[in-house]
Amino acid sequence: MTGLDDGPSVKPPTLYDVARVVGVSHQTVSRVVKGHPNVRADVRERIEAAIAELNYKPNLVARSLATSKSHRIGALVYELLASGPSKIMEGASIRAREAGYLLDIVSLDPENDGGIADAIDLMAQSNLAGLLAFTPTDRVVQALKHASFTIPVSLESETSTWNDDGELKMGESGVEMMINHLVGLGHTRFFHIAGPPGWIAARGRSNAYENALAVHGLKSIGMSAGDWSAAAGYDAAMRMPLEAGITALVAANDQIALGAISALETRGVSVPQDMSVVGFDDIPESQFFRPPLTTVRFDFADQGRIAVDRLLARIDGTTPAVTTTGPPALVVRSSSGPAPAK
Amino acid sequence: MTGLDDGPSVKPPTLYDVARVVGVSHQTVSRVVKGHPNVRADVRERIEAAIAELNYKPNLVARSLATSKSHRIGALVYELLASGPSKIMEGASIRAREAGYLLDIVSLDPENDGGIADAIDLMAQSNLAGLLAFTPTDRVVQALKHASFTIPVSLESETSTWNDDGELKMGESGVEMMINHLVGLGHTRFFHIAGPPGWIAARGRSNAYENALAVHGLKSIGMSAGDWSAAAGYDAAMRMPLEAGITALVAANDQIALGAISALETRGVSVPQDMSVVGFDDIPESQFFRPPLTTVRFDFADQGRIAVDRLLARIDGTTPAVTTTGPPALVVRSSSGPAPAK
DNA sequence: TCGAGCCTTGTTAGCGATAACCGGTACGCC
DNA sequence: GGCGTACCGGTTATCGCTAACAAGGCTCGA
Repeated sequence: MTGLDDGPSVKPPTLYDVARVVGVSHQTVSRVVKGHPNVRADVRERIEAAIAELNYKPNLVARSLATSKSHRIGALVYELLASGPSKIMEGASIRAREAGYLLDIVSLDPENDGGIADAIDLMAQSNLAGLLAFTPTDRVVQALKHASFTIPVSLESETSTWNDDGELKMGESGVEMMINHLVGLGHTRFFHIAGPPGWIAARGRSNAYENALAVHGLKSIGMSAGDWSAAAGYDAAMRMPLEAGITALVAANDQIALGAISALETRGVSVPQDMSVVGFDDIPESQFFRPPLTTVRFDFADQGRIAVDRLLARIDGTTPAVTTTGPPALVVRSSSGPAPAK
Repeated sequence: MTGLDDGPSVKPPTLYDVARVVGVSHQTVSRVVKGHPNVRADVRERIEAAIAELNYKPNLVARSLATSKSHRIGALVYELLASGPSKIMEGASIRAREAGYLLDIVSLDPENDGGIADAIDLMAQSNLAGLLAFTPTDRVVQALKHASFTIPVSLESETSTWNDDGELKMGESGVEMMINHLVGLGHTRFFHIAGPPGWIAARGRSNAYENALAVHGLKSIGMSAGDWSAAAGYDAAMRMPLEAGITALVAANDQIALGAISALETRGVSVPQDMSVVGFDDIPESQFFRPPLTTVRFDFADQGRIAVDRLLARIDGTTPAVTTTGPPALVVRSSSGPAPAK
């Protein structure tokens, strides 16, 4: 299983060990560790030397018990893979660590509903500093509501952040950009393949889609929903009514778009000549699809970072440094083109 | 940021609270909680009633301090996204939770080398029960070697598991299946686009590739390496010498294959007529590539689960229940075909 | 009937840190 | 020279739980 030796099992040094070596009380050592000002310089130096010498590291568990605070943030994750951007987790994890926190991730088992409550219980017992729920679905939100929590909880959606003040959701502006792009190409008949209805992010995108169309005085020809997968996109595009004269297909993410393009090919519809197909997220593969996919790029890693920042700020009762990510960017590739002449 | 109320901040009940209510000592309550046999039935019942009544949950931090054990497993993750199967994490996380453990994930920042050591330090301070390193690279292995650890460490590679006894690596047998498939189609001139050389999994696949060819008395025409991305695959395929008469392109994963197909298209090479292109992993999108990709499927979720099982077994000093995942499966789609006539 | 031995339960002492309190020392000031 | 006030650093209690030991009550066999 591993080629690494575990080495001899020596107990790591404690505050008391350091204190004994230096000849001071453990409390003084604690002060040095915590950076408390009122310690004479020479004492501090001797203690610091001893700490380095012994390679002393504070035991976070003990600290946590004493302070009733912890250095961990729970991250509830639901079918992370299916929704694409695990980049968001990466960003969150890195930022958390920079702040001295560890991210406890708990993947919810899609097949096991009871698991949600169990997972939340488990987290509750570890007095976490806070809880982050990524890619929330209604079920997760429900479960969280029923849990008796005394810690800050932060819901972060894949493409939008819930603000206390209901600030513009990032996902929405991305959808608008996309619709504007397509309308600019002369498209008027749109179809939408949505993400799972239970997902807040999916509903956000669907609503934004309809709103953006309405701005141009247009109405969606139709809409269908599946999960976030290419397979779902394929199925939806196979069942899509071709006779309706649809010229623009807006998929809720890039995977769905990929599946849809594949389905259209088998149905003899060529992209983008007969129909434009667009996605969202700009996963790294989209550029190499055939045809390369027009999509909207979001800075997911940054979102993860910010989510952590905000939570940390709530924990400390301060205000976060930066609270919005960069704007989404429309990435035009060749899966979208002018609307075909009637 | 959230619509959830944090609620009034009441301190959760402790062992002593339960004991006081029932009129027994805290130790007796502890026995009941731990399922210790020697407690009179009626006392046990009264305590259980009180526990339910007060909604008592043991404080895992305190337990951890008292026992110097924890219910957490650290998971070191390096550029998870880039290597594809985050499914492996999902499996691991779920299995861990089933066993009452939480997975602490620590994403290593690719841009920040020092981060590795920091991350390991942080984990060491939390007396974790064990450490899992997924998708290990040489740098991670190095860092782990230098760290003074007293806990079980388990290295798990993306497609192969390191066994103490050097058992057959799963990734290798998958590569063999693929080469056999291609040789069966009449291919004799192979090119390989490998993953990053620093990745153990990448080297494993490359070596397996050469070995499998050798079995048939064949030799690779050439090999190039990038990262795991479609972009790397594109670049490599653009630089690949077409005059060498290559008919089969073996990419280290599906993303690389996707990029390679795209590059071949721009170079006027059609897949699979002029050249067969294959990948590994069978990511959900591969089926919808154009052409659909021939690849090898691994059960990643299962690998994650098993990784946790093995680690848990080491922690307890027992032997794990199941130690091997199901065999990889060759998935033949239309990106591979008969070798073109000379 | 009595002691050996097992149950059952309580007592005490940590785990490794933090925090509140408190007694010295040194310094400045009148 | 005496006293107030910083500063410094030690003592002690505590976080919630577990483990080791102790002690009383019970059963049982001789």
